[in-house]
Amino acid sequence: MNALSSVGKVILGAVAAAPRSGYEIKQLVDRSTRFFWAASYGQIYPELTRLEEAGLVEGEDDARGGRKRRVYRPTDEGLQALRDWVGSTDATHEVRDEALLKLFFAGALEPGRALAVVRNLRDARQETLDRLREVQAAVPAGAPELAPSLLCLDYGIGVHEWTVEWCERTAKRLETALADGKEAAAR
Amino acid sequence: MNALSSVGKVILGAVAAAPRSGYEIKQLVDRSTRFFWAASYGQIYPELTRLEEAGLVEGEDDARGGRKRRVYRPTDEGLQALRDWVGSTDATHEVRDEALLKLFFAGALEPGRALAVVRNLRDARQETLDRLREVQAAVPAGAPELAPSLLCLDYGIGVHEWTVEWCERTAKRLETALADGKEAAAR
DNA sequence: TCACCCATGTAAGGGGTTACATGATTGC
DNA sequence: GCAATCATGTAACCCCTTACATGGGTGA
Repeated sequence: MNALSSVGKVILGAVAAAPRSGYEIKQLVDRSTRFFWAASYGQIYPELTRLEEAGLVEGEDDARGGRKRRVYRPTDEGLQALRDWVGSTDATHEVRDEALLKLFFAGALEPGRALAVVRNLRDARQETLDRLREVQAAVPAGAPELAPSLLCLDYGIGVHEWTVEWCERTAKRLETALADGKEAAAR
Repeated sequence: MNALSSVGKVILGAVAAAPRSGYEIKQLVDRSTRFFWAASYGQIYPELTRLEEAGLVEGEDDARGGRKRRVYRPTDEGLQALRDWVGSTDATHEVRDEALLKLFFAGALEPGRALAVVRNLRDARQETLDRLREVQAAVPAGAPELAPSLLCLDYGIGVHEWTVEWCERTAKRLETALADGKEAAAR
């Protein structure tokens, strides 16, 4: 039994929630999971073929208004693989945050550099936060409050809010230190 | 002028702070930046060669107690490239968080699944938090409070604390809903 | 008619991890 | 003598993004 690939996980989860075409999986990813799990066409289409060969999903031609398309749904084996994966305790967590790396090395440069980096970070996270709030505003009123996908959104909004506030606190500390002539402290 | 590669950034930053060998750069990464910017030997050594060919760093043989090693320091051009990069406004931010992906799809499975995923997430983040606190405890007392690298540590600790608390709040909400027989709400 | 969206794919190339290979030195 | 650490590198392999290619449908 081969382990699910990175893309395989998001594909299986997506088609288990509802039968979907590759195109629709990509849309779901871009609207929802992209903030913590991205996927591109270059991964999705080949992986759908592999998953079908492995017997975890099955595709069906389902033209929509003359436009031909192929939707996939999980097999019983695929559903079991999905349950096994969700039930497993290990889960990767990788972050690549260039702004933090810049901040880390800002000490080797002039004072004041760190401040600019923190302000940039704030602006970037605020933009993402705005986009997440738009997603939240589009959630239908009747949706169950504790639906897991809404919990993910709640988490995303919360962590971005926290980050923006941290940037503002930190920027103020750096401003004060610079104004007090404690440039050395900000190196 | 070619843009710095992903590894190139952390290498230049590391050798600008102090002359270092590839081995020492890897140590720095593993102790400090790995939480937001990882790098492996398979990237570091080839990239050091490329950076030297590009004239951004220069290496010098510097055996340490009979053990031969080669330390690198930035050239003037390398320092300029580092400053340009730190001063640029764009910065990638990519996250791959498997626990969140599991949570996102937990709705398609039995109720109670989401709760287990949230508890796992809490435990994983708590472990990272513990490790970050160890790093913090090892910081010498006289270090300037606003040193940029310490700000990164402060950020890491804060964001992990926030996440652990979010998991605990969310787990409680899910527990209550399950106890009240509102299983449907937790799907 | 034209722009935009639906829909499926491939190719090239960069990014990154893991495992392997090698060998010297230090401390117990 | 042995284990751990210092030290440098390579090869295989997966992951992932970007760009390209193709073609049909829908609505203004």
